[in-house]
Amino acid sequence: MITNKAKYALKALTILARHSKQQFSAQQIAEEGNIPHKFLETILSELKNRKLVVSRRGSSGGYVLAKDPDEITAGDVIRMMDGPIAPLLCASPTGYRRCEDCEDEELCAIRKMMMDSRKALSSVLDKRTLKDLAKFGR
Amino acid sequence: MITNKAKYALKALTILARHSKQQFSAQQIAEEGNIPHKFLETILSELKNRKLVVSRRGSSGGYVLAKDPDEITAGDVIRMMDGPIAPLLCASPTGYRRCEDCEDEELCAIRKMMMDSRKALSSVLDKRTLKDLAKFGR
DNA sequence: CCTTTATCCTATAGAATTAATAGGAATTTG
DNA sequence: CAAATTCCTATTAATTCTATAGGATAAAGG
Repeated sequence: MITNKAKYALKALTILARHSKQQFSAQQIAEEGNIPHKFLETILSELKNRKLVVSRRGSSGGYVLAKDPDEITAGDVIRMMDGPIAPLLCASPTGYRRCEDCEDEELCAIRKMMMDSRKALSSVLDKRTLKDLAKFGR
Repeated sequence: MITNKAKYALKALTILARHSKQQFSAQQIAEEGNIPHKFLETILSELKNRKLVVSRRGSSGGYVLAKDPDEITAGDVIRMMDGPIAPLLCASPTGYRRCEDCEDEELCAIRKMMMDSRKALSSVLDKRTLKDLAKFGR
């Protein structure tokens, strides 16, 4: 399960991708996505620090994608907001950490399964870009 | 990410699958799996209520799998302990719930992606049985 | 029977995470 | 200068997670 934060981030970025190049305020995004405005602000500020969006202050300010929509994947966004997508850290390439209860990782059947799970998940999330998300639906 | 509870449940059941038909106490499982004993007890009690294991009290008591190891999948166990495996409830067949912020599910690109993600995850977790887990590793 | 060894049951508690909200400072436009 | 906006720092309420505590209940073996 992903958090609301990650979901809202995906939603916000998809909205920005749909209005490519246009300056879009947090308020506008919040309305279009039914996202709590203040919560969205903190999310956008994080996306800004992570260089996914560029912001402009002042009236008629707002946010724009910092990259091409096809250069940002859903996996990138979810990892930024929620951390690794692997079901266990011992199966994560990006956030690896050994289980304390584990005696021999190489022989752990659960870990092996979770590495397969992560791979399966990645085969979707790391291939879907904002461009893909933006063009489906409305 | 799955919880420790789900991980311990998988571990415990895999241990039981390896010692098929043998009565195995919580204590023994805890030692073999490096699982906190008391925590494991509550997990086993839940697995018992859910009919995955059968218990016997008293000295020389313990737990045994209630079904054949190839009749219990990792997906079953994880869902019992942690709930749906889909990244969003709106994409879950087993725990479906609409997102409050969603205007039209059928047109939601994120939901569609999450349904693909769930499917990918399921293609691993719902195919791996305790038998598979038991025979890998030591 | 009595001791030992288990499961079983209920409650509790501390820590971490989640999902926001509050309030105002800083900046830009017109 | 006014209005609109991002930006920054805190705080909070709720929930979930990860256990632990303490004892009641039951079975087996001598």
